[in-house]
Amino acid sequence: MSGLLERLRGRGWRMTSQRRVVAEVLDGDHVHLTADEVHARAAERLPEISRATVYNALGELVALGEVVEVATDGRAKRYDPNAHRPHQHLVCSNCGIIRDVHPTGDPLSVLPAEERFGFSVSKAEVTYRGICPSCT
Amino acid sequence: MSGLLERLRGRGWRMTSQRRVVAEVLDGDHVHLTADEVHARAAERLPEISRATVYNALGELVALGEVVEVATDGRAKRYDPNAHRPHQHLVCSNCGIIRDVHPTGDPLSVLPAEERFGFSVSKAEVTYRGICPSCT
DNA sequence: TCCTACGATGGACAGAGTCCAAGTCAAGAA
DNA sequence: TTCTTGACTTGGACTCTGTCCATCGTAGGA
Repeated sequence: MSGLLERLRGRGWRMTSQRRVVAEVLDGDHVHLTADEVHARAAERLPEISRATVYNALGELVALGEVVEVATDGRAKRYDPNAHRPHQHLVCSNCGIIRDVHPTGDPLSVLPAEERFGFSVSKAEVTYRGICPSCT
Repeated sequence: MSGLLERLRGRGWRMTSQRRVVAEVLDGDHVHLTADEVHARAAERLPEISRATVYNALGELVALGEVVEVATDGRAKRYDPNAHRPHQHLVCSNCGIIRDVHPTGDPLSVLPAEERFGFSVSKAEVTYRGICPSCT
């Protein structure tokens, strides 16, 4: 339980029943749901909730920095509520399961200045790929 | 000029006018086109070429390992013909331009065994994000 | 030159996400 | 507590990206 609801309320996020349900679905670590999965889970508690509302709420949570968008394949984006602790993702090439992982060191530090081409580089997203134990 | 056409012919890839044009569009480094952009450029030389044919050809080039799929945003995949030399990507968060970059060291080596959760990890894809000189 | 299996075509379809006009409601004001 | 209003929600249409399939065409070997 990470107190997402409390944080959002504290930041003045207007609370509606729809937004509350979306935030509750996402609350907790190690969750990587697609927008449609969030919508399905939200609809279990609030059957009339619309897809557009879920997309709106997710977009705002991302803008607030409370949730991170993860695009590990060319398909649907996934939403990761573990935004407070920096981490990367390990994805099974077979079944698609995602684990949060913590590499040592800062991935930004291995990109030399002459390889930055004048960009002001602010972050590095790493996706590790392999086969998970269940798929071996 | 990277000799993509010759390599493909040498590997027994059945050559048609459509496939030739797709390969020619992709030939050369530092190109990161979407399927639609490939289709548009191919259509300049071969107006009747269909989208399905472009998708088929791109899919086969990826399967042959001659082209790499790059998904830097949630939008269209991009196709990178620079598949021979390992590299990562630096993306402008504003305009979306992509540069190939070469970090030092192997990104796989910074993922400790206890962070692999029993996966057999085979590769790491790194996307650096920042603002390019033109957008500063 | 002829055959034929492989490739191309284009239109229908599907999945993910966005947009918009109209209706609803959270939360501050009185 | 009730009122007010701007922010939020709805659902359906729409866009974009990509896939599928039946039919037609052709590269390249015999």
